[in-house]
Amino acid sequence: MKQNYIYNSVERLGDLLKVGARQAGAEHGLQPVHVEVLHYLSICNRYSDTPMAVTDYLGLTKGTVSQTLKVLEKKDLLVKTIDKNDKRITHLKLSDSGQKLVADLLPTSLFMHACAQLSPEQQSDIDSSLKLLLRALLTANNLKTFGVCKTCRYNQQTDDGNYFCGLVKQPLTSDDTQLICREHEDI
Amino acid sequence: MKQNYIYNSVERLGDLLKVGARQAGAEHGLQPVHVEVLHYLSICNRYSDTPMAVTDYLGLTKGTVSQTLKVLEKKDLLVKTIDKNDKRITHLKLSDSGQKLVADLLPTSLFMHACAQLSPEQQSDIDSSLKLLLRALLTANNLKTFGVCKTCRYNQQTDDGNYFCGLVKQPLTSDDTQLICREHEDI
DNA sequence: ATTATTTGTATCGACTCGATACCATTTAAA
DNA sequence: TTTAAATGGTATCGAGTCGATACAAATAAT
Repeated sequence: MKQNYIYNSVERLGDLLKVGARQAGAEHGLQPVHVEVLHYLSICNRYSDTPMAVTDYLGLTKGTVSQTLKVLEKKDLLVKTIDKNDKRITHLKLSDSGQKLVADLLPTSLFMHACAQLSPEQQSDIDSSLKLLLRALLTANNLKTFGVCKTCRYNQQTDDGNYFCGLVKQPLTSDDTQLICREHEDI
Repeated sequence: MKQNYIYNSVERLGDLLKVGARQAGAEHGLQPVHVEVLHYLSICNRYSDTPMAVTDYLGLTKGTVSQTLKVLEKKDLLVKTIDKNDKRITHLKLSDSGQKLVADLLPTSLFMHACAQLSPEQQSDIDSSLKLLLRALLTANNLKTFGVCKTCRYNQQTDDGNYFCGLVKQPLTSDDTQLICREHEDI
């Protein structure tokens, strides 16, 4: 019956994080989901900054996400540009104010207060436990993993130490490989 | 910078749990928050089954919660009764169909699939990590803990092995002490 | 007795969200 | 090469969340 305890804890943690996101976004007229979209765009790579990727990440419908993005665009927090090769695709880049806002708001102070109470060892344990659960949840339900290149089966390292993605057939910088990707697949 | 990783994981876990709750509730016309309210009412004690307690638990406003409860009442999933001693207070009891629904829906299948992949030891580790983080989040921000009697400073055990709450001055059964309470305070 | 606090509801406007329909572009098939 | 299917995205509608404000009723404090 450990499942029930785990479920309860995750549910409650999610609520509390949402409370923090609500507080953080409130003074800028942002809903929790707005904060989360901005957050996602700040940690995803250039192949994953599209409305469909956001849709997959949040587990909502594309229509819903489209509306949310319209709000963020109107607030000048992100800029839309059309892909050069595929004109159906829109890229979403955080504007300067959008980037500043994310850096300002996240992680929320409510959450940082909590971490301040935890030792580095405790944080490490929590981190790995969360990742373990998350991975189980994703693989068991065939959901996209949204991991970083380092843990992706498409990631290759060239002779001179640079990175290369075998899926999009493009070289990647070290910074690139720290970002999450919608095409990510576990090794 | 472990905080960022932890934040990301919790955020994502929260999203996925919500996806599960959305799927589970959809066929009954329920929003994720509906599912969560029903869940709460299925695990709280008789001093904590009020709109204000739900409000504190979810971190929303009482007006919002009032509307949500109205929907659940209209669907005959819960029954409202007025407290005998304090006529301002409403008690929310799950109806038979409400109880059956919670038992049916939770934990969501999306979540159960994940747990099926984890060993008992892994589940134990995850459980304690989650509780550790949750406790830090609650105490660091002076939020209500909503724990069970066993971990409450008001809980007393009488000579004959029965339980007694020092706050409400009432005897409790063993079953009672397994439920969460809005007046709970860590020892 | 009077005031303040607590519990809950009602109403408003902004927004989320899913469902459906629709358009433009790209890709696959014939 | 023409046609059909799939993909990415937007527009619109209705139900519902959500916070803010205002309000009523019961209780507690003074």
